[in-house]
Formats: sequence, C-alpha cells, structure tokens
Amino acid sequence: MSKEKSQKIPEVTIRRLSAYHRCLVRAREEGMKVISSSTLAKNCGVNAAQVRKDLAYFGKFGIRGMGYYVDGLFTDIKRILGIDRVWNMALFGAGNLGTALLFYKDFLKQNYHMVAAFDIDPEKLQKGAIGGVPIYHPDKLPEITHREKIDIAIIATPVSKAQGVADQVVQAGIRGILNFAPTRLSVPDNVVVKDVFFTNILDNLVYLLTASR
Amino acid sequence: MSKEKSQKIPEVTIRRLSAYHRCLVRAREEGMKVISSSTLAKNCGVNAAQVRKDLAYFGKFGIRGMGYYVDGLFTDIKRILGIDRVWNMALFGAGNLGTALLFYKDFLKQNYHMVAAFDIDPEKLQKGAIGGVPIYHPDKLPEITHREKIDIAIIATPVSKAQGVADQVVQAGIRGILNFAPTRLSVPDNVVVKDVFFTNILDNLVYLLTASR
DNA sequence: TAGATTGTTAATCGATTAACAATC
DNA sequence: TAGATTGTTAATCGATTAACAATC
Repeated sequence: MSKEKSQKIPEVTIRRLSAYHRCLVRAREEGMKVISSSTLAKNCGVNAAQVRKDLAYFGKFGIRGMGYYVDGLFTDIKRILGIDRVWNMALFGAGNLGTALLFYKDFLKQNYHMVAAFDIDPEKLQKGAIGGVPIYHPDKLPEITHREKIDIAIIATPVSKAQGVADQVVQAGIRGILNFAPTRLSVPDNVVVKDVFFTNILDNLVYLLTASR
Repeated sequence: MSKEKSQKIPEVTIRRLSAYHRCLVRAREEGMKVISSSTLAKNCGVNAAQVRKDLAYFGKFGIRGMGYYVDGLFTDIKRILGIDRVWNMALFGAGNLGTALLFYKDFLKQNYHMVAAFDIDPEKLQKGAIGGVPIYHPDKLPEITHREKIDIAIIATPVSKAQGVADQVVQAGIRGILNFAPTRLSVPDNVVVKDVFFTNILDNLVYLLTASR
C-alpha cells in the first residue's frame, strides 16, 4: 500500500531512506525476513520513531505487532528513491579521480551504469576506453548523450574546466550532476547538482577533532 | 575579537563555515579587501542573516557599516575550524580510489598532507611508493603512526576489510577517520568518523530527478 | 486474549530568517 | 551627519521524539 502524499519531504529523510536501503541489503544477505523499526533504527544509528515517520511520508509499509517484511520494504524504498531502474552516467575528466570512478565497482551493484567518459587528452582518446568505458572527445557529447541515454554527468575535471563542462552538459539535456570539482556550479533551476568536496568533509572532521569530543 | 562561547554549535554551521572559507579563498584571489555578509551569502547560496548568525557563535568579526576584512575573516575561520595547521593523513587500501586519493592535489593546497599508505598487496609494497607517498604493510601501522604523527585515517578498502582496518587504526591511537567503504564503522565514542558514500549521494540525486523539480 | 509494534499525534527541540537598534 | 551593515533578538519555520491508541 503506498500513496505518495504531496507534501514537502525533508532532504534528510531522503538521505536516511538511502541508509535504510543499505541496511536492508545487509538484512537480506543475512536471510532476515522481517525487521522492526527499532532494529532498523539501531543498525542505522537513528531513532525508531524517526524511521516510522520517514516511511509515513510515503505510505504504510509495516504490520502492527510484527514489523516490516524485509523484501517488501527493500522494494518499496527502491521505488520511492527512484533506484528501481538503471541510471546511465557519463564521466567528465578522466584524471586520477575520474579513472578511479571508471573502475568503481559499487556503482554497478546499485544499477548505476557508467556508459561513457569524456576527456580532451589525445593519449587517453587514443586508448579508446578505460576500465571498459569508452572515451570520447567532448565534441561528441550531444550525440553520445542521445545514443547512450545519459541521465547523470559526473564532473571530475579541474576547477578551471568545471563550469564550462557543466554548461555543455546542461546544453546536451542532462539534468543531474554529481560534482567532484571543488567549486559551486551555476545551472538552471531544473538541473540538480550534488557536490562531493573532499576537503570540506575533512574540514568538518578536523573541527570535531579540534573541538575534541 | 573572538570569544569561543561554550554553546552547542550546529553541525550545519560548521559545514557552512567551510563553504565560507572556500569563498574567501576565491575573494582573496580576486583581490577583494572587504566583503559584506550579503555578498558572502550570495556566493555561497545561503541567507545573509545566517552568515552573521554562524559567525556570531564564535565572536564578532565584522565592522558595522562596512563588512568583514577578507584576510581577517579568512584567518579567523581557519582558526575556528582548526585548519590553521598541517594535518597528517594515512591512506588504507591503495586500490583505484585509494591511488586517486594519493595523487589528489587539493589536499596539499589545504594543508592536508598524505604521509603514508597501507596495503597488503605484495606488488604495491614492492613499488615502495605511489604518487610520492610511501607504502607500508599494516604491520607497521603502530610504528608509522607514531613516527609520522598521523592524525587522520582514510579508509578506501573493500567493505569486507573496513571494520578490521578501523579497529587497527583506533588501536594505533588515530582519532579521525574519513571512510569511503560503504559500511557503517563501529568505533569508540572519542573517535570521529565521516562517511563518503558515493551511491548514497547518487540515490539522493536520483530522488530529486525522479520527483522532478 | 496477551504481547508486540506500527502509524500518528502532540510536545519538544533546534535551526532559519526577518527585523531593527547599535554603530562604523 | 547620512548611509550602510553588523550583531542580536524575537518570530517563524521545520525536524525530532515521546507517547499512545490502533491493531496485528
């Protein structure tokens, strides 16, 4: 049973849903058939009422007195998040980080497919592919985007190139960007950007170490 | 002027402080001498009152009618975050992602020094170093931790090895962990862990694309 | 039925922001 | 002095959690 209520869903709820999903993968591997909100909460380090509240935004998934069917909840959360299908991704910038991402195995496990890489380095273009992913010159972006049905761009270029690439990506009709270049990208309202800034995360870690608790 | 009030500082405030810091780096490069809370806010995509509130947790840094000295605020934020010194890091797991991190240039720019890498692969140990960073067998962890004064462990091993490595790291006296292995680590209360889970971030992106706004 | 756990309400807690006196 | 912008208060908004009736 699921009625997606039209209501503002907090961003943190979505992040936690993703964490619950990860826990459920584990629970399935361990052969659990049913899980309670309190067990799920403990495994994810959150409050049990919060688990139930988060799920309540999207419907009723449990059985009173019993808990949640692991398989059922797993499927429902996938559907809620939109990860019950394949998402095609293209990498921009096949440097060290980019290359590592081309080889990254966890993407595939979760239905995230890396279908193309773009770089301007003639040597890399010469190779044709890295980690089994074909490399193209950015000139080919519009063509490849269409042919490979690219949904998401991963930007791993130097900062100096990132905004330009973002502009081209948006121009080609891609609406999702995962940005590793440590700079804020400006994009139209209908495009979604998620930043992964390693040094900001380290700053956060260091603050907690310095404030020492 | 700065009196660190003993008050609970929200985690989001620290994250924003890190973003302000990034903006100030840029402002300095552009030769700006003074910046107002509204300009800083606009550059970081937040509310101007929020910038002032965030700073107010730590003291008074501005001049009424004028704004903030770019250099002064830059220095103050570095001090608040604890990034006004060098932090030594060690990498665990020199696979694709790990190797990319060994070559990652932005760490150095921000006083994050990668001083050692640990791996069990004989071939890698044979090489002695990757990206200028010496590689050791984990057996040497206690010795190297002490000698190189390692503050932070970066875990980039497979999930199956991550908890074991975390245990060794904690045992060696390291109190900060940046974890790339997609699994929750259990550590003592006095140890700080920050997770970087690529697929969770993609899940989040995908939800927003699916919910389409 | 007795025991357990959900779904949901209401209370609490915390973060954001508008507004403005203070002051450069 | 007039104009500008801070630092801070108070109002608003939103998220977390305790509590419990509903119900398996």
